Amino acid sequence: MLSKKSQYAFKALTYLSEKYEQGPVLISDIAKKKKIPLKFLENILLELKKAGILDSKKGKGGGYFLQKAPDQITMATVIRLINGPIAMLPCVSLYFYERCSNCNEKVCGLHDMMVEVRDATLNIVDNRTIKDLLVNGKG
Amino acid sequence: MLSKKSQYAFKALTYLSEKYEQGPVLISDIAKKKKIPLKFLENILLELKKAGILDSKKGKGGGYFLQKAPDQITMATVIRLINGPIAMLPCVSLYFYERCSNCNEKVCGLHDMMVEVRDATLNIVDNRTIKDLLVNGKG
DNA sequence: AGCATAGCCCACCAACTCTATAGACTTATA
DNA sequence: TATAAGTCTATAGAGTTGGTGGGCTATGCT
Repeated sequence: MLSKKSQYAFKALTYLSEKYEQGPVLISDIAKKKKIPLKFLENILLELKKAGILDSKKGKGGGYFLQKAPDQITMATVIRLINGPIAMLPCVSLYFYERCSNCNEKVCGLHDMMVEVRDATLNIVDNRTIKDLLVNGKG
Repeated sequence: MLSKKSQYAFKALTYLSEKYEQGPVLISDIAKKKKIPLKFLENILLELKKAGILDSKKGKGGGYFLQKAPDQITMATVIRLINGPIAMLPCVSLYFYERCSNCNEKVCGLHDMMVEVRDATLNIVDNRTIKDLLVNGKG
């Protein structure tokens, strides 16, 4: 399941997409409009910034804004950053790989099945961007 | 991610599949062979029993055994039971549905995308059984 | 320079989940 | 009736999640 943090991240990104190239947006504005706890949102936005998805400006007239176009930010990137692995097992993860204890990947039926699930999921989230979250202007 | 509990469950079910229709298997036997903490395994097997997947016999000569054939137990069933929802959002779950707070499912891009992911995943785990975990006799 | 603005950073907390264990209880078989 | 083996309840430590508080730092305006 996606954490609440992830859902907040997507809401914020949706909002920022609507304001893309319209100047910085205040954290407090996002928090209010999307009903996200302000301080929690702060952490999320900062994380997105450090990952190069958002950028910010301090001081008066400052705020957060997208660093790339909405259709250049994949769902997979955001999920991995905020939520963690997409795969259902560490031994099957591309970005968070860890080998199995007590089990040989070469002859593990579960491993093979989870590779299938991973690929089916990636086929979607790698090919969708936060632009796709904008369904007739609402998020 | 699948919890450790889920992985243990699949290991145990794999082992019991290999012994299908060969009489009850001791918890301690499963625990030893599959390197699962015994008391933890106890809870897991009991849960599987209550869900109608396993059955057991007490007393001498007792143990656990599959209640249905390995190819009649879907992966989806076990995952839902031990791990929880398969969907990435409650508002998209078939068996653990909860409506979104602060968001209208009818016009939510994230919702629609997560439906896609859910269906892609279900397409696999609904059509695979624990029999498919038996790759040349190993689990 | 000085002040207000607004993001940055650090530390902390309560609640919950996950993993695991302990011990007493019940039932079945020989 | 002794013993084997599953059942049940409770608990505990570690880690994660969701959230808050307070001070620091950079920016822009006057």
